[in-house]
Amino acid sequence: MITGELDLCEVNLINAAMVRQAQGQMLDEATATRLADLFQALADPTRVRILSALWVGELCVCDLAATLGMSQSAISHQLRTLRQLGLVRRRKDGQVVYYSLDDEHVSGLFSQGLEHVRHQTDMP
Amino acid sequence: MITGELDLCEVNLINAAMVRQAQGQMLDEATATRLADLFQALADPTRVRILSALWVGELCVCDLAATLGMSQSAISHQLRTLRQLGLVRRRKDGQVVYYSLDDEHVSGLFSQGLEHVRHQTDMP
DNA sequence: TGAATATATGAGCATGCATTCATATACTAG
DNA sequence: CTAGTATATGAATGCATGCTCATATATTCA
Repeated sequence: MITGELDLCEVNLINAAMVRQAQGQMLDEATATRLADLFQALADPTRVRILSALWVGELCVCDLAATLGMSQSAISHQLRTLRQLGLVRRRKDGQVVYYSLDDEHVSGLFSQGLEHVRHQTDMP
Repeated sequence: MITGELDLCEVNLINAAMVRQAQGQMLDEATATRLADLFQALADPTRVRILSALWVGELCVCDLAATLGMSQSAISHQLRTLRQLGLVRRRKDGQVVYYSLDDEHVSGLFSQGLEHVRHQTDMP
């Protein structure tokens, strides 16, 4: 058992070689944060429902609000989040703003996540 | 322009047919919540780093703590979250508990998310 | 048995976030 | 220009969550 060489914590090491290997493999802080931010965008039921509603095609804000049964303001705030992460696209037509799915990766993430969720039989 | 038929909000509809279609396509509340919970598990830099560290193979709690440079308590709390969502597996050997990746969907989600993040050139 | 070590966990705290409310902006119609 | 409508957004609020600290549990070793 080897004493930790990190000054950040006083934890002991079980397998120093594995730790070094893991440190090399592990995502750096910045990349981990950006990846976490992406998943964070999908980590809310309202945003998930918005994205699944946009599957049928572009929808304007008020139709999205009606579809979800939520206020225009709440939907608009969430669309801002989705837009900032590049998951939805805007198209303005007069005073109506249409939103649609922007990223092809989203569909992959979405279906893969759904597959995971639907294969879970023991979830509460 | 048709007045909304939902009593939940007083929003007007632009395209009632699209709204009905979107309502049929949209994930139901329960499924959306479970999907959001899954993504929530990946929506934290610490958990992302833990999962990417476990890519090299199973690691015990204190080696994970050393790898991330964080306290044993913080890591243990996060591992609990990951375990409850079925993303990591436990193996106890004496007083040491080894964790490893549990779900094959995780790797898919992970790499797809990474691909998204790495193709973004305009992110801050 | 008793000391040491690895892990788990409850409480407390600080921060983040989803919604509401009020209001601002932008466009259209008259 | 004025009224009306669609959307955006800042402030406030209630709730969730990540970390620390202290401590409990479990296992090993002497």
